[in-house]
Amino acid sequence: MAYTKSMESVFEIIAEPNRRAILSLLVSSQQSVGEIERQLRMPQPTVSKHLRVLREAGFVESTVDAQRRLYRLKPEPFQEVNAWLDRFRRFWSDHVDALERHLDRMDQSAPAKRKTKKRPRGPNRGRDIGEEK
Amino acid sequence: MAYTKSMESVFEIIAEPNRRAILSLLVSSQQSVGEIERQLRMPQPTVSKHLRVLREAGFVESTVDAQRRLYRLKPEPFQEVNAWLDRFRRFWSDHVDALERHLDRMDQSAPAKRKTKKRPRGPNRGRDIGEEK
DNA sequence: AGAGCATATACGTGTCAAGGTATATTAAGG
DNA sequence: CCTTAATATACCTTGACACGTATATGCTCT
Repeated sequence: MAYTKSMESVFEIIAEPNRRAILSLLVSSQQSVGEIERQLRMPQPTVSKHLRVLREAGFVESTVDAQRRLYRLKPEPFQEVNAWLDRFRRFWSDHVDALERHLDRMDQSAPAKRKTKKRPRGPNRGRDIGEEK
Repeated sequence: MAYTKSMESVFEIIAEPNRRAILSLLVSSQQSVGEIERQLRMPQPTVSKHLRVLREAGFVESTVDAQRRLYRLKPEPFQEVNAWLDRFRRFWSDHVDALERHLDRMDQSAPAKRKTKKRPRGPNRGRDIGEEK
């Protein structure tokens, strides 16, 4: 029981270069397996297997057209990636100034002469560890 | 001239749940290896090895503080992910509300007959957006 | 110099996913 | 029906990589 734990994260899905290539292809319009196969010059079983993974992860969906399957993108997983990315967004969209980052770096390389002696229980001021949501 | 190391794609880097957990930790502030180790309850060599991967991929950088290394985020790889995501953005800019349903549905979607994996268990439901481990 | 802590690395192991090849399914047409 | 086209799946092999354990390196203080 409890067989399928197999909810792979969206990140594992897009980690595969061939899958990203397929997704990029589908941006322009929906494509059949054979069209993907030809454009990416990749063996048909490979295409089918990747499409299966993408479909099960919700990245694509397919409709039947005679003997063909037409695959097209679905938006949700991309939103999920975007949601994850949002938490890091302040690192470049807020202060895009590489200058400030640079200054921050010098700030602690210069006056850092701290000993290991006494360390007030965590140098992370103002941190709250969003733990165990 | 082995200038560029085995430049793995940023996607392979963030495919690893523990690495995403580390990145999430570093959002709040820079952390030492030991602090990461304790907060994530993960063995020290594991933390160090993941940090090495993250550093070589440009996700983090470190400064020396006595015997400790303080790690902090770097923005570039996140921008790279964001740039990739941009190409798909038009697909979900419309369906902003579909994300919630998607995430809620991910619990029971049992799409594959893969073998047993030991991913997130218990209370955290399917999504790992918030935390892991 | 030595002890002790903090971090990095080396090594062996198991797991899992991706690729290749072959075959199965399904639909269309003669 | 039988054949052919289009796609899916099964089986096997291989390689990468994440983990655990053990050890090495490095820093600080006494």
